[in-house]
Amino acid sequence: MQPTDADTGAASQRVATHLRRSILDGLLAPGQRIRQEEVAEQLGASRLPVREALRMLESEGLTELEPNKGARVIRLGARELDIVYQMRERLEPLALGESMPALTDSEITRLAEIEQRIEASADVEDFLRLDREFHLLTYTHCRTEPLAGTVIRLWNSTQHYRRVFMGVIGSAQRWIVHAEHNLLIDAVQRRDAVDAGRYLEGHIRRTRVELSRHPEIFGDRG
Amino acid sequence: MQPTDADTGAASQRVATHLRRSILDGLLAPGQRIRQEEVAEQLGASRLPVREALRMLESEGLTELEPNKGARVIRLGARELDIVYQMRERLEPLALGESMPALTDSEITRLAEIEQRIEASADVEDFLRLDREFHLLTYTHCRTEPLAGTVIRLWNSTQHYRRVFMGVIGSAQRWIVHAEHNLLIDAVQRRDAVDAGRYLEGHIRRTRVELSRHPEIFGDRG
DNA sequence: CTGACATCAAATGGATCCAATGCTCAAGAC
DNA sequence: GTCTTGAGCATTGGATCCATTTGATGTCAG
Repeated sequence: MQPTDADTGAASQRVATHLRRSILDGLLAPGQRIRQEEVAEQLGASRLPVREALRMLESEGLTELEPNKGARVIRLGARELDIVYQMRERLEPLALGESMPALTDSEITRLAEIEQRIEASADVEDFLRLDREFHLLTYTHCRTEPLAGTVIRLWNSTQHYRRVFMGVIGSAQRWIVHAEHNLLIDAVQRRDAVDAGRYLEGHIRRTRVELSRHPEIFGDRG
Repeated sequence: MQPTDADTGAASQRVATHLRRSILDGLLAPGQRIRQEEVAEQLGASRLPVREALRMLESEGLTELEPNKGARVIRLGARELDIVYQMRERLEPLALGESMPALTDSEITRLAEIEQRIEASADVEDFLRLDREFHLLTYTHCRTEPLAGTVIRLWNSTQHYRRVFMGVIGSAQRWIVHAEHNLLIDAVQRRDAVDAGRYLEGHIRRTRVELSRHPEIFGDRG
């Protein structure tokens, strides 16, 4: 129909893409209700593809649906956020180990490029986008869907809290992230899965501990 | 409408429940196509709730949907199955640690009862049902959805391969499972999270290694 | 006899209309 | 004055009908 942004041409895909962007970009806050009719009208589609899109996003860890009560943007409590990070500590080294042997030299070069850009920018949105790109690139060749899909879900559901967190701490201890990233890149270059996994786990764990020191990122409800 | 088996009364829930049972009970083989119209007619519903149900089951790791190509029962390759078990090794001790402090004495008693029944039966279907009940009971009080949901997904997507595997090995080394379960129960009774986690991880890991020795469980396609 | 293209059937995706459920607000009783 | 109850409305869930896409079969050319 509108070949303006042809995902697959499917309406439900278009709607899903739009909502996904809106949530990840922070335009929709956690817990915010998503009315089917509203979205449908806004995107010039029927309510049906919106319903399907909301289910897709639920699979991706971006929304939560309650029967007869509608959809909301995923919202995590402090305990849940902590657990999600513990899950990441245990799963992402596994994903990295799966992906690393297949990483090409050009991909590793790109990894270093992304890190350069992370260090060059002080903007929160830049950091969020580039940091996500950085880590997901290292998992690119992890082709086992259950693992890759779970990692994506964990990133998706915590995106908002990373944004708030980065805004809170500012660029104070940003150098730690850079150091961790560079150590990770080095280990990847050396194809040392053990080292890389350890740095990655430490990177996630340190972030988790920092997060736990900032309960204010949950706004009103702890 | 039909209050015969009122899940929530919602048609999509009814369809989802039916398909879930069919898949977990092994009536539908992995990779088998699920035609919307067929299921709709069979359950006396429209195709729409079937579509929604298929999406729900996708969230639960039971089906896979490809746009314009329909739905299939989830199918894992040998590599994927191995990875799923590695994920379980890392996540289930975490879930157990979350749940264990809240486990009541009566629940632990029930745990021992289930193990008794596992040891008393030689039937594969009994084992599958009871073993699932056993482990999921230990995770009952893990209320953080991302973790609990992921664990369920991992169990769901591997159910079929556990069935085939149990059929293949027979009751030869069944005593190992019993020993592991009893050690786990003991650790839980002592509220020793470290011990319990270690036994659990070992239990899953040993199963994974055994599985890797039986590539024939994948039937035609490795 | 083989391969490629066209046509047709079947299954999925989408839109509109209708039903049922949940929420809100106001009115009445204790 | 506050709690409860009922009616009205907003929103989600479901059914039927139509469009689009895919896969297969058959035919024609080489």
